[in-house]
Amino acid sequence: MTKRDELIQTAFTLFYMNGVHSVGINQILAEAGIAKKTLYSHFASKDALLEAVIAYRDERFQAWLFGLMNSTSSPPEMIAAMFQGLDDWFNDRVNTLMPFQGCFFVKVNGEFFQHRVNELCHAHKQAILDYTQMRLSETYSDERAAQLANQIVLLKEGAIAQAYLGHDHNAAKLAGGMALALLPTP
Amino acid sequence: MTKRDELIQTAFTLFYMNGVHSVGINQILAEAGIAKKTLYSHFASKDALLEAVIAYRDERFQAWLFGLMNSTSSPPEMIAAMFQGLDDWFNDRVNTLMPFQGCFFVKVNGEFFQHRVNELCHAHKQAILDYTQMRLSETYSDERAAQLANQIVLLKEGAIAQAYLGHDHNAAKLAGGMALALLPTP
DNA sequence: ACAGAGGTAGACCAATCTGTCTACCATTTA
DNA sequence: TAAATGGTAGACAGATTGGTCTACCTCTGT
Repeated sequence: MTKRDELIQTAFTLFYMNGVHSVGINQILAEAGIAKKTLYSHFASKDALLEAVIAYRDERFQAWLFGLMNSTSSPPEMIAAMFQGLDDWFNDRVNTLMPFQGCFFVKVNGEFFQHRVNELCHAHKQAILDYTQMRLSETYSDERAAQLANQIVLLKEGAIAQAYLGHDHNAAKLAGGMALALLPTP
Repeated sequence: MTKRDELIQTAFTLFYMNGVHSVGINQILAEAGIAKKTLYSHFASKDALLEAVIAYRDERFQAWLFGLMNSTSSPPEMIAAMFQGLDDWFNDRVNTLMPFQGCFFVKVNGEFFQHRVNELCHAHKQAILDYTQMRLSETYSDERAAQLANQIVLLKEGAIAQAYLGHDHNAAKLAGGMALALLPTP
């Protein structure tokens, strides 16, 4: 793994736990065991590092979630896979994601205002909505798929929020049950 | 309004928009037009000010939400009032709350780790869950009321998240529809 | 053999942060 | 009238921040 990747991973872990503004460059460097000059040869600024961290997490999270959803062939299966995945994530049974600390993008987004990272965080959420809707439109009309996707994504966000700040580690199961109930009875 | 309250209000507005760590004491003082010594005669530290801000927002938010829910006499009415209130909030039709910028407690909570403010933010969410469950247990069994309350609160959190980071200003209507569908058909 | 790339360690700079302090002012109360 | 209270303005201290820079080291490719 390159120094660049080590920096991104270390920065992600620290940002995810403590927030972006609470974590200094020097702390990241000390934790990663990397020199300051190396960081600034790879990234122009802390902001640039943060953008790379966001892109890294976005890629990892999408690969994980879409991987689960992709290997299903009907809406009920897909929804079950999605919320089963969330349940695994909340209860730290997913190796590729870090120990659950809520949604990274929600956290980061909350620390900035009218800033480029707000757009990046929104884009992550939009990508998940778009993928879900695309998959549902294989079965339902565009209009129906759009409504269902919005409902499912809303339940997913609610589950993450309740699992984190609500300390409810069954939130994914609860949300998954509601999501399945949205589908027409077969 | 006392200087103490002015400080709390100004600090809240800035924290809510920009995050806690991005906003300095001097910025709050300049915005409020208050001297630094006055701040430190009322609060021991920035952390103490933040705790007062959290308590202030908690009180305001509960007064608003429980006010809406309290003047209803059946679960369907109560849920309708709750999500109608959220819809008003998301679309800036509530004077007593500030212009919608997501959930203050979710934002603040994300900036700290193993800190007292995490407990305070959780307590706010717990209070809303408890009130909802208490009201539902007037109609349903304790077990049923507990499950329903968890579902409703999850929908509420999902709606807030989708309204803010998802840019979906209809999230409250969508969530409200799902919440009403949870109740047994009359 | 040697040039160049990529790394380390850390001194350093300017800015900013929280928090303390002095000096002074205005109002209220005994 | 005198004391106490609560305020303003802002200098100041000490720590910390993001970012630059020098000096040196260690590979690798030609």
